[in-house]
Amino acid sequence: MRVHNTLTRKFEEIVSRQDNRLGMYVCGPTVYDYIHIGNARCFVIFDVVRRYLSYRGFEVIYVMNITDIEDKIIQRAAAEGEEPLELAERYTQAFLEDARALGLREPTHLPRATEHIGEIHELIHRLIARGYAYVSGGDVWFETARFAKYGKLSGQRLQDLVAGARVAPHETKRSPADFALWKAAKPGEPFWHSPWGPGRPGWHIECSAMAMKYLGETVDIHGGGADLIFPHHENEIAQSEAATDAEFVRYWMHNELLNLAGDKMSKSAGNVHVVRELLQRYSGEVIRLYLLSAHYRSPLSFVPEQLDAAEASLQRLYNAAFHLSHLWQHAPNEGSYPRLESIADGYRARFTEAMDDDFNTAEAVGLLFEMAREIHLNVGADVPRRTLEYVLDTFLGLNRLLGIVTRDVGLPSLSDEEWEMIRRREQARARRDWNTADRIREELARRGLILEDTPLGVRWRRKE
RNA sequence: GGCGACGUAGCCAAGAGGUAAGGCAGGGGACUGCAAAUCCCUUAUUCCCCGGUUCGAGUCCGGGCGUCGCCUCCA
Repeated sequence: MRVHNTLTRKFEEIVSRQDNRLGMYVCGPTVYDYIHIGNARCFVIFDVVRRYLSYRGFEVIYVMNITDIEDKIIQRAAAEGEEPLELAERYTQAFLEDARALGLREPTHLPRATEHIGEIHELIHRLIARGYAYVSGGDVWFETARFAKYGKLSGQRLQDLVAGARVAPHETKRSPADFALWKAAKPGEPFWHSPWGPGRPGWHIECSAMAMKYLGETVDIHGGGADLIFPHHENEIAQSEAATDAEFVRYWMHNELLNLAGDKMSKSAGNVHVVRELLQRYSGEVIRLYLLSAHYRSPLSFVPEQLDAAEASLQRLYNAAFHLSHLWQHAPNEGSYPRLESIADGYRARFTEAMDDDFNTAEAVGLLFEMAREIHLNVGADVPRRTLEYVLDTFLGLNRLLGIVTRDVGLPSLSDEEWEMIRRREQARARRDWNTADRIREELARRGLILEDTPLGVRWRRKE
């Protein structure tokens, strides 16, 4: 398996350091608002990375942090007249709900910044002791000039940064490029006691502290949105490596951003594409399929109508699974069709090849559609059960690596009334009373039950 | 000014030296009592433009044009 490493800007083979284990850390949400579709892109992508690595035999320890103390939270809380930590808790819960609806598998650890103040203090201590950080007023700053490799991830040079003068100067900083490890609390702000006075952690330090707590000094894979490369990830490297001398991250993965086409995203205008709202209209699987139909390192322009396209195409995948599942009920018990099984094997091999190549979900998705076509084309009523199961298991297995087609694909159960209506329609059809038959079909359709007449008899599915 | 990404059919999007995947939408047909589902055909002589390298270039190189991200705690 090869992956594009932002650090080296090259493709590299993923190898575990020991026992097939991989430690993976992804920057989670800052919980000051509901997550939007762009956030979801990152989370869905790394959820798939994690699933796929497991499928390929790695034992993945997956850590995602929740930033529950941060300037934006404080600002937002002030604006809403709410306690910052309460607001953070509220949006943390909302995030967890959205995550479930999106089918994100739970991380191995989901640490919150506010629960790791002790680890953060310890890390800051070490940085001060080693001469990489200085106390100034109630603030503690990381001295970027002391870390020779500063800029290795983003390609930014310290001189350019300072010369560019877009970094905020601060009265207690030695250099504008220095960044906060610990920020003194202003009146009314939430704070924790510390040796340097009451305050709160800087934004970057929590990730270093928590990543190292759960994954050790070296993290195998660290992911996040491309917008975090600088300064966030650059600073994580500086803090962590200055503290330990060990390589902090072996493979850096960054997803390109999702751009909102047309109107600019503006929270005050209320036209942000919040996942929570999209979920009212589309299932989590639809959103996943949409997000995964582009490669993670390509920018993606969000066109809301594309979710309709994704919904229609997801239905195609389900229909292929329904087809197999329906045939199974009428299929011969004996025998097997090796040729069909090897077609399924072929798709698994090609799917794996695509995913092995830097997680090319776009190509993988394309293969699922091709496989669906072949299923309809080649799998008929004569195919024995064993083969049907093999093909269905393969097809569903691949889909589920992407977290789609996870719902039951058997015939949905029916109410007594629905049974009765279908029975009456069959009788009507038997006597060629098409008017009655069509009327019943339309009535059931209105209730969301779609009838389909096949050579093997009627089958039904529920419309979403 | 510095770092970086992208520009492929009406829309979305793979492909990265060997002759344009896939999905949606549109058109035509097959199957069906009619549908639905499904299948087949059809929609890019061509991949933003101009040069160059090559037997051969969306694919490599150079130069434009355009869009976007980061460089002020946004995934």
